[in-house]
Parts: sequence; structure tokens; C-alpha cells
Amino acid sequence: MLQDRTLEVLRAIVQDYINTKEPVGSKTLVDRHNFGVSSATIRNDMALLEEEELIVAPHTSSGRVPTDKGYRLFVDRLSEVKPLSNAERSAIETLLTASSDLEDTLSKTVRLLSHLTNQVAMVQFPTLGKSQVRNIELLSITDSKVLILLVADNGRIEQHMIETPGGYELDDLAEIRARLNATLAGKQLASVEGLLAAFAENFAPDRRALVSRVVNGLLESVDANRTEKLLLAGTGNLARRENDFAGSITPVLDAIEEQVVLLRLMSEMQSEQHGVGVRIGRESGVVGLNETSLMVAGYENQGAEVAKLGVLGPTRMDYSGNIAAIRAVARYLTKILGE
Amino acid sequence: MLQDRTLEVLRAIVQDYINTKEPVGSKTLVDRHNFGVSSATIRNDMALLEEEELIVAPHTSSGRVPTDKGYRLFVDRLSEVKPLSNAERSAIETLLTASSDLEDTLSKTVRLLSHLTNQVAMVQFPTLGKSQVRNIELLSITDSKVLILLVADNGRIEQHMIETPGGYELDDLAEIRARLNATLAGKQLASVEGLLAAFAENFAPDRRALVSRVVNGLLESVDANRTEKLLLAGTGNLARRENDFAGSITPVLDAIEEQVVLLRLMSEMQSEQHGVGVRIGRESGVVGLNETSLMVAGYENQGAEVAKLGVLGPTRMDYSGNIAAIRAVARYLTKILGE
DNA sequence: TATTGGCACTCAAGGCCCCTAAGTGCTAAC
DNA sequence: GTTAGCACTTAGGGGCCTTGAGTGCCAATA
Repeated sequence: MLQDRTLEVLRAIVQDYINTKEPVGSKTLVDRHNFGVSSATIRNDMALLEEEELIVAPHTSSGRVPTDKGYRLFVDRLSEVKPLSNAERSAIETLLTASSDLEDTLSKTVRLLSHLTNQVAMVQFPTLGKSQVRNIELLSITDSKVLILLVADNGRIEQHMIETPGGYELDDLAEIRARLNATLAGKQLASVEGLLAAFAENFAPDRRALVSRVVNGLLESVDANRTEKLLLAGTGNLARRENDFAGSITPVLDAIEEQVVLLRLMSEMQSEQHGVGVRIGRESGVVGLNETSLMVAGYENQGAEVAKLGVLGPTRMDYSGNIAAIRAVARYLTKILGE
Repeated sequence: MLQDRTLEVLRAIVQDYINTKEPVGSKTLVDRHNFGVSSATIRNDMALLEEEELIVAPHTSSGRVPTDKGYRLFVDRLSEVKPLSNAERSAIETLLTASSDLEDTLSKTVRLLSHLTNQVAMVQFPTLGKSQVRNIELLSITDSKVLILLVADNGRIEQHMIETPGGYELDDLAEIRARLNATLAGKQLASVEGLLAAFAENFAPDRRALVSRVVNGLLESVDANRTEKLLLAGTGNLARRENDFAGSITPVLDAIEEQVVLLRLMSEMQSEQHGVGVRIGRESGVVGLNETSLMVAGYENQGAEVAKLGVLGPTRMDYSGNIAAIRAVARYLTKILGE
């Protein structure tokens, strides 16, 4: 087992490396922190840390740099949550105001988070989860087009246009709508597919074609609600301090555009330290994100976690500060969604 | 006036520079193209071109590179539209299939365009223009929330949630909806604000609060339709060939995220050569885009231009090929929207 | 047993020098 | 108007050396 001081050395290395972007050596370490021991002792500690693969030397006889494993230990056991500055706190309260429009609120949130952290920020739209159908509307748009509207109680509203080549009667539409609502209102979105399995059979044969078109459209809406949506901000931050990435940032930009990967990762991640989940470097298992870390926290609506938000940045990032920012934003978003 | 051969030299310089990414000199030029004259003659031509500020030498006695002005002349007078390859043509037809959902169609389009050009691709949503109100729906969501739906005949559907603190009667809602449709259906979106100026006065005083909340919500929807929306794809292409940008790509990424600037530029641009509008380097007047060129073409729906699409990339880009791709995609999109 | 001073060793980075390859401008001749 | 010839320029690459920061190890110390 590593001794206390050895762990302190690791902490110092992580902190110094985050600040200076330079590999850190034993001498500078004793200069900057007062360990009360000589650099030779620190060197011994560093040898231990290297043996445990917590730090690594980019080339023989250069300073050391934390490995993914080193950052992991730091995050799990050594980092304290930096309290937010007053300026940050008030920025959150000023910029994040309630709006009855969900998309508005979330888009403000993601921009705020990106400014607070100087990283790429991400906010997931509320997901299917346990949310329920509030109601369903069918709107006649043209003779051969009907708009289906699915209002869920998580605040999302999905719209889906369908074609009805044979035309339709408004009365039919009204009836279908009424029966759909009778069948589905208050039911969980996840159960919609099952509940509609035999739905068309209740109608006269000559209307079934129309009914099943509507049902299919509705199922696609449910699916769209299941397929998560992601808002992003601050992509420019990736390239700002370019040398953060040894390779190119292209794979990172690609992964960001290919939102599916990010969404999957976010969903898989559980909150760990201080309510924030962290994936460091290769832990994500996504090649393009080998040099990035991902940190997410859940936010809630009506008492249940509905989705996640977080940031993506180089592994060499300010974990303490970012954890604090993410946590604060998640809490504040939960609060204003409750209003 | 510059002679024909001198212009040919400019064309050759632009083409070689685009291909090789290297400043091009007089000797390599005569080697690669058969001008039938010696390098000394080419040097004289180059001196003329430099005098006209069409090319520039990065440092004394190195090859020449086209200036913005040089690219401009190339695009306006020297470039032929490269016909698309069969593979590209069939890619367009395979990937771009009609869908009744506008967002689907456009999102396919933007990804296609980004693949064809290897640049950042952009597609504007259909804009206000001359489009009309198709109909308006008011949906009761909760006791104190009403969803306003504005269906426009350009295919866009705006949804906007409003709060009604005092509650409301369903009958009231139905009446407001009926009168709104009577007043607005078939009218141009641009005229909605005027038509609703005195709308609330037709109602009994105790309902006016509700009515004006609805009217305000509706006006915001119209505004949202006016505020253009942009789909983007291929951001990773910016960083792919990194040395395309002398400075950092951060300002470019920022400009992309700040869609407002791009939207303004796209709206201002008129089609020039071959139906495609081009802004080269500093011509855009946007500092962050000094090293990029923007090329856009309009696409149509129901016979009228509704919005634009295009690409953004380094000034050193394949103008001929990209113009061809943009033009083809715009035409094809127009075609399938018409179906 | 943990810590320390001392020492020999390593290596990246920067400065310097030199050379080469590609390019230029100019001039006089064709 | 075109060309050959020539002197001149310069970025970039290779080689060489120095410096500074760092390391590992060992014997001495508390």
C-alpha cells in the first residue's frame, strides 16, 4: 500500500501538470510544495508511483505525467470539490432563468456550462425513462397530410408528419384521436407499443389502413423520444489550447458530431464522486476519445432523474473545478425545472 | 489588361497550389504544364500577376500563392464546372430520398454535401419569405399551460408553450383558435403581426389577458420562423488537413457555433457563377473567417427559393468541384421537395 | 528503516553553422 | 516578346555542441 506522502506527491503532480502543462520533476516539486523532505525522497516516491503505473515519464529522465490510472486515483481519492467562486455562482443564477420552453432552458444551460468550464459542454434532453403520455393530437394539415403530436409529461413534444394517400374524413381523425387518448393517456411511453398492438382491430375494416398509418407514425414519435437528443456548446474550446491533444482533434470532432457514441457513454455512466460520473481517457473505450475525459451528472424533473449533462475535454483538465461546476449546474437546472 | 497566357499561368498556379499545398514556382510550372515557353517568360508573367495582387510570395524567393483576389478571378473567369463523377451522382440519388419529414430530409442533405465536398456543409431551414400560415392550433396541456402550434406552408411547424397563470376554459381556447384561424389562415407570415394588432379587442374584457398571452406566444412563433435555423455537418473536416489554417481553427469553430453570423452571410450572398455564390477569405468581412471561403446556392420549394445550402472551408479549396457538388445537391433537393 | 547528499548519466530543446534546393530578379542577347 | 545566364535569397534539413532539468543508484546518516 502506498503511503500518505506518496499519495500527496501524486496529488501535487496532477495539480502541477494541470497548471503548467509540463511534465513535473522532483526538484520543482519540492520547490513548489513544502513536503519537508528532500528531492531524493520524492524521487523514491515517484519510483513507487511509476511502478503502480500512476505516473509515467514521456522520455527517460524527464519529469512525470499522470496516467489515466493516476487521474482516476486523483479523482476518486485525492480531489476536493473546489467551491465555486461568487462570480460563478452568480453567473449561474443570472444566466439560467426559468423558461416555459424546455429547449430554451436547456440551450441556456449548455452554453453556461461551457463558459464555466471552458470545455465542450453537453446536455441531454429528458429521456423516455418512466415518463408518461400526457396527450395525443392529430391535426389535419392538407388533404393527404396529418400531423401527429405526442405530448409527454417530461416536457418533450414530438411532432411527426404522416402521409395519407387515400385522404381521410375529419370525423375519422377525431375518433381515432379520442380512442388513442382513451387508450394511452397517463400510460408510460415504454408501454405504448404493447397497448397499440391490437388497436386497429377495433375499427371498421375500411378505416384500418388509415388507423395503422397513424399508429405507425405515433410509434415513430415514441421512438424519437427514446432516441435521445443532445445539445452541445463550446466546440471551439477543444482547439483553443491545441497542444492538449498529442494527435489531431479531428477524431474528437467526429465523435462529437456522431452524437450516438456520446449519448451511449453518458447513459452508461453512473454518478461516482460527489454525484458526478467520470470517464478518463481510454476508460471510455472509444478510440477517438482516448485523450479526452468525460464528466456527467444527472438532473431531475419531478423528483426523478430524467437526463444527464456534462463536459468533454482533454484528460489533462481541472477535475475539481469542473466537477463543482457540473454539480452546481445540474442542481440549479433541477431546481428551475421544478418551478 | 493581362494577356491570355498570363491568365493561364494564374489558373495553373491556383490549381497546382490546391493540389500540392505548396507555393508554386516558375520552373515546376513549366514542367507540369506545357506552356511552350521558358521559365523566364513565366517569371515575367508572375511578376505581372504579383503587381495586380493576384498572387503573392510568402517569403522572398519562394514560390507564389494565390491571394483572395486571385482566387476570385479564378472563380469568376477561369474555372470550369467539373462535371460530377458517376459515383457522386449516384451517391446523391441513393442517399437523398424523399421523406415527409422536413428535418429528416435536410439532415440527410447536409451530411451528403459534407461527404461530397470534404468540407463543413450547411443547410438553412426554409425561411419566412413569402410563406403563409396554414393553420394554428391551441392545445390544452395542463391547467396552466397551453401549447401553440403554428403550421406554415413552407413545411415548418413551430411549437411554443405559454403559461396561463389564471387558468382558462376549453371553450375560450376553442373560440380563440377559431378566430385566429379565421383571421390568419392563408395570410403571409410577415403580415401576422399587423393583423393581430387589435385582435384582443374583439373579446370580452375579462378574457383579454388570456387572449393577449396567446397572441404574444404566437408572435414569438412567427419570430422563431423568421429566425433561421441551420443544420451543419462535417466539422471534423476543418481539422483534418490542419495546416490549411495558418492560425488556429478556434475562431472558425466559434463562428460555426455562433450560427447567427453564418446565417447573415448566407442570406446576403447572391448567386454568381453557375448559380452558386462565393465569398472568398476576407470578402466575408468576418475576422474569424479570414482564412475560409463560403459557397452557397439556393434551393426551392413550390417554385420559389426558400433557403440556401452550401459549404465552408479553407480558401485553398477545390472551387470547381465544390461548386458542382453544391449546385447538384441544391437542384436535387429542390426536385425531391417538389414531390 | 526511511531519508539524504552526492554523483554519473540521459535526453530534449535550443542555438549555431553549413549546405542544398528551389526560387527570384535582372540584364544582355536573340 | 522571349530566352539564357547569372548572382542573389532563403526555408528547411542535418550535424554538432551546450545547457538544463531530470533520473537512478549508492553509501552514509539519523
